[in-house]
Amino acid sequence: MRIVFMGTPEFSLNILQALIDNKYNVVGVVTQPDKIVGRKKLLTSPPVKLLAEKYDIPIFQPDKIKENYQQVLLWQPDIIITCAYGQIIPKVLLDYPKYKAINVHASLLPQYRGGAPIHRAIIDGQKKTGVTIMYMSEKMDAGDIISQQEVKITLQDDVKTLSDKLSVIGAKLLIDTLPSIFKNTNPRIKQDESLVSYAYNISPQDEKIDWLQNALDVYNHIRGLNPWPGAYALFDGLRVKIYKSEIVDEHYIGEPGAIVDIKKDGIIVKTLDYAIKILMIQLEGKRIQSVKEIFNGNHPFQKGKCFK
RNA sequence: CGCGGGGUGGAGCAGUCUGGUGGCUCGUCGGGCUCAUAACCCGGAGGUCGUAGGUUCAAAUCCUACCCCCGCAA
Repeated sequence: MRIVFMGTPEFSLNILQALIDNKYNVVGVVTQPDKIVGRKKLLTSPPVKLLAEKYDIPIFQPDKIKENYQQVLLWQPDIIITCAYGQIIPKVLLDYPKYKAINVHASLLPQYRGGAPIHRAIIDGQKKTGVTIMYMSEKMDAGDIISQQEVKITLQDDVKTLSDKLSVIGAKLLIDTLPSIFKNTNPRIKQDESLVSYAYNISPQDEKIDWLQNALDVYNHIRGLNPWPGAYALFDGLRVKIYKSEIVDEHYIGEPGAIVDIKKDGIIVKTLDYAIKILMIQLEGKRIQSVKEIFNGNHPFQKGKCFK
């Protein structure tokens, strides 16, 4: 059985690793090109590439898979398995393999189709999400569902913890599901179009905190962007990133966004209804710090001042 | 050569402009107070001030080069 794997970020690592560990014959890996990242212009390889190199699996990194896909055909895959690859895959590739192309997606489809299902599920305050394995169609994340598993989202989960859970469960589900695919005994359930929702990629505007939301929504927003890319607010004209907070029970009076109290380990900020306590912050030019650390030195946060 | 901020005891910062015994908050260690304490009081330890050169009687501070961290942009 010749398998071609297509994936890019950390989330895909467990999936590829599981295939390798279970002795599947991964004949090639397709991943996004190395990217010039940051101020230093360092060429950075996607995590999946590094893992493939470790096992001497051939790697293919086209700029546009839509135009440049011949290599994949040369590998003569019996099945293509994708997971957060990051590009639309052309129909030729979806149709070529005997067992077609399947995808591991981090949501309970048809909900949260798209690029940021984990972030969006937390931001929206969902109590559960999951992973779905489905056949790929031309339309993004719209193919027939093969198998699915639910995962609870706790009130403490952030993108990191939920992502870790989902990738472990996703890997397991894939390994459990593959045999039925090769035997053609797997279910094939059409997605209910009336239930479709989308999880668009996070844009810079999405990262800004809206203090006119309730405390729970602000809290979800912060943890739904932690640890990456981080929620932010404006303070004294500075861009302040907020990574961790908790909801405060006490009732405070003040404008949404205003600092209504300073505690030893946190800044209490009013939202529309209740308040939140900010615990982890990053100031411009600084690293991420606990508010406790920030309070040891000079800092701009005073009661009465306002986040915008 | 994209723009900008920063590297000072274990942590967070002030001091740099206007060179002249390195300071604050926290932590840590010891002692005291207390029924008790993460609270309070007293005392101690801990720093080649990112690295390498240069200027000077004298450099954390001025000049030059390099390394590392971070925000924006991409």
